[in-house]
Amino acid sequence: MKISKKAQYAMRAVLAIARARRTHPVQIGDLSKLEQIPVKFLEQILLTLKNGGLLRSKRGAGGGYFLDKAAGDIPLLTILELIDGPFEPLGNDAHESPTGLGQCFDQLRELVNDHLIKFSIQDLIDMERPEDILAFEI
Amino acid sequence: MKISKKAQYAMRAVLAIARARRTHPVQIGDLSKLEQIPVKFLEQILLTLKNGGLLRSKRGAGGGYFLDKAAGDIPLLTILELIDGPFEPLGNDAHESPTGLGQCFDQLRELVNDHLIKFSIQDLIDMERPEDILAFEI
DNA sequence: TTAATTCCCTATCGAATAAGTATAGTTTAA
DNA sequence: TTAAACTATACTTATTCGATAGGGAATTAA
Repeated sequence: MKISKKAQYAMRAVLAIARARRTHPVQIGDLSKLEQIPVKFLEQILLTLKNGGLLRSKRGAGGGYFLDKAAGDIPLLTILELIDGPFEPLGNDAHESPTGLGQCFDQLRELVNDHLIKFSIQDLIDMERPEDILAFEI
Repeated sequence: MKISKKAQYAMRAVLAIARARRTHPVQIGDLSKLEQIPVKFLEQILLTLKNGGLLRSKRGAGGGYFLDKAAGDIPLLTILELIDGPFEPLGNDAHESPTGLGQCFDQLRELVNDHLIKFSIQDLIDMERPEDILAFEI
């Protein structure tokens, strides 16, 4: 059981955009090179995040993507749910059945969601050590 | 992100075997009907659980499967790991990198494993209400 | 006003994985 | 010695994942 590559790309992309200075939008091409994500794949991802209300974009020369809200107001959970959908361990099957398994996995779902909502993009950036990060030079 | 059908079948199968009286082994055919699991698929699952040390079997007429240890000594986690492998949210990629994401998902992994190791098969059975369960009539 | 740049959107494809079937055994009890 | 039951592995099919393709629309700069 793992998180899709697409969602991992999405998290890394939002982190990179958040790290960039807010003065210039970040372009897909640059982001693709920086984070080693196939450019057309990244387009889909950013589009989804944009339509989900996390990012905004500017078209034409000098355009790009930037955050639509403060990095502190974007929990990891939001990104994951936009890309991969909600975390449903038993896949909506065992929801009406109040069996032991159902209860156990309901608790698990809460646990996981609580954890992932606690970490905002800003939190993750604050945890980074400068020497581990390849930042933009704009 | 969800648990495979195979693993869900496995958990239900072990629960059903644990519920059955210990005097008779439970046969694949009966289990298949009771839990609505394709019989040949169930065979694979039970075999894996057996080779993993959770079940034992008796061949020939009147044979079947039974637990190899007390239901209280079988955590859910063991079943899940035997069938689906370990829970690795970032899939072994981000393990050496001490980035924010890595830390966050390391914590998540611990959280999930801790939760799933707390629930034994016996615990789940104790949580069941008798009227929700289709038990064996052997 | 035209050309270049950049995002927008949907369709499609190939590979991997998941789910389920098939077939040919071996062991055991009656 | 026959039928019941598990053992083992190979195979097939369906779905999902990861990625690519290609044309369109908006914006800026020349």
